Amino acid sequence: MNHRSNDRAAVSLPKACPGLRMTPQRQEVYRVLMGRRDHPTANEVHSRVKKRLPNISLATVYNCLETLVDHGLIRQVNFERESSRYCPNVKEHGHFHDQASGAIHDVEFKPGVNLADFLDLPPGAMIEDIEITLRGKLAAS
Amino acid sequence: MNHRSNDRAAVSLPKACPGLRMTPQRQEVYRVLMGRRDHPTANEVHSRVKKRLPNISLATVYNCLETLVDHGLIRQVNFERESSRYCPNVKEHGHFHDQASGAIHDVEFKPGVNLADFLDLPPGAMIEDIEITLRGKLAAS
DNA sequence: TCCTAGATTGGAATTATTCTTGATATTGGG
DNA sequence: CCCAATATCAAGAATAATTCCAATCTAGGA
Repeated sequence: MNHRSNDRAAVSLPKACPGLRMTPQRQEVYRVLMGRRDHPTANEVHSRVKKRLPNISLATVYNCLETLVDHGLIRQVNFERESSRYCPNVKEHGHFHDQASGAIHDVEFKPGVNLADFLDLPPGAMIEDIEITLRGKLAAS
Repeated sequence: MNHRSNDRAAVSLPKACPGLRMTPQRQEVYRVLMGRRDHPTANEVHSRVKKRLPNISLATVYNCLETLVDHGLIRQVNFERESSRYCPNVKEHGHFHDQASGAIHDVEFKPGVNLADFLDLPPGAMIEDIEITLRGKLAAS
């Protein structure tokens, strides 16, 4: 029942990730994330994926998301203690939460910036991962 | 390890916060946080507070923490989707997670830094809250 | 003192996520 | 091509953090 047929292979599929078997479920989860980059939750991903794979379970969506995260194809993003959200932008970046609309915008670092330039890091700290979240409003335009 | 010794009352009680009734429970929760600034979870706070208030419930600890947060006396800090942690440092600051020891260090901004200096903010963004979390290791010394 | 608003409590309820288990599917070797 | 080994999927149970709720309690003001 897995409709293979005309899924015009790999619209936006990552070029084979070593050690990752690209199953229809993972493909669709990935496709859905790439198709609308609005940082959906697992539940939202599940709803969207069901359009094409009506029998996929939420557990499988969680599995797929975890696998894709582990392989570096997508990122898991957490705001406060809300449900995790997922984001196909794997470049290092932060997020801006528009409190008015609820929208989430990716925020990139300006080129050539060094963390230590603006933060008082503990001596000897070697940073492996950064997470920046901003909350605020967009000036009415 | 519990340096109790001279707990001279209200060591570090906030000078009465408008609209906040300082109950024994809230006082003790606050005291415990000030006494050991290691970013404990609600559960850990509960254990510590029980030393003095053996009958306090976890629900009350959650209530107290929420109230203190609402009044700006402490901050709630979330890492990934782990349990919330609480921190009496109300200055704007970030956190560094030492992956080796699990310790959490406060990280302050260098003076005079401006977010917009290193981040590509959406046009018109007015930032109300910043959250920075770093993960990494401390160079062996 | 009495009343009332706000606090506290313990337990039930909620919610996101993970775990478990058995069924299915896929791959590589023969 | 067939089979065993391995990986994936699905469904529901289980877990863990947190919140909610209803029933007391308490402090401070009239």
